[in-house]
Amino acid sequence: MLGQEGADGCCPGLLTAPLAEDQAVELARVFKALGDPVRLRLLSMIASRAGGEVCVCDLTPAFDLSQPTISHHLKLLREAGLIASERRGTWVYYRLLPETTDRLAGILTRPAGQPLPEPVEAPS
Amino acid sequence: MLGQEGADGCCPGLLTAPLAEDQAVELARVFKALGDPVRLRLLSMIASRAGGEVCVCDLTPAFDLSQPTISHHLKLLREAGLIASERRGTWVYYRLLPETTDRLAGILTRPAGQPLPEPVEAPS
DNA sequence: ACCTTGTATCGAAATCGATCGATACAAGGG
DNA sequence: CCCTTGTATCGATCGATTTCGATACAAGGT
Repeated sequence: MLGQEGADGCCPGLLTAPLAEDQAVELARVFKALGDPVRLRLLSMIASRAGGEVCVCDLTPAFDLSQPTISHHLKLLREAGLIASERRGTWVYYRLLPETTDRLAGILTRPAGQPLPEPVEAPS
Repeated sequence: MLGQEGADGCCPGLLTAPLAEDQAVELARVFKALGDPVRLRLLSMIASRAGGEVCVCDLTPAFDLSQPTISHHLKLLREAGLIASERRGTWVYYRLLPETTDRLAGILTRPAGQPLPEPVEAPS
């Protein structure tokens, strides 16, 4: 799980405190999954679907890519915890895992009062 | 600029509507910049700094990487619109560009009432 | 002018990632 | 049972990314 936080409601960081290496590695995995246009489109197609689920058979023909390639991208999104899949009969359905996108949104949200920049003279 | 939106306040998408290819390419560039542990740590060190600015000379020694490598990562973050740099005398200072992280946070935030999943039988 | 220190750019080496065709696996229908 | 259709995995290829040492550029001090 993504960087777990205490009980104080919101966001351990990125914008508030230096990230520890382990947390950075973990977080980077998720962002990396979002760092590809095909996966972003897949995710948005899945997330915006009315019923909350999409059949792979509806996703594949929307791209100019081979079926194995789409399958591979879906796997990366799944491994990043962004989506989940379920097989029903012949077909496999994917759905959004909102906890993960929620968490990312929180991580990227800065706290209310950010102190204003006031230049320093000389460092170290 | 990241996917521009009308005047209705919030978030064209990712989670609400299928992303167009151009928007996806643009967005992916930013997420890709976040998809590396070193860059995430750099960004968090810059963003969480009290004065709003950090000297490169304070960032470099925090990593087990060569100075050119850190410089390269900073360049990628800058090209993604996440940070900006300014030279003052011998030193170069980096600061967060909050508009970009704000926008990402918005893009990852889903609208209040997400319709509940209701399974379908057979697709196409 | 020169030297020193901080930062960026330039190749080059090694690793990673996207993509494909071939193939395996899953499930339902004759 | 075999055949068909949907999906996943495998292995290979090729371009992108990370990293380095070497070097160039910037600015201040002597």
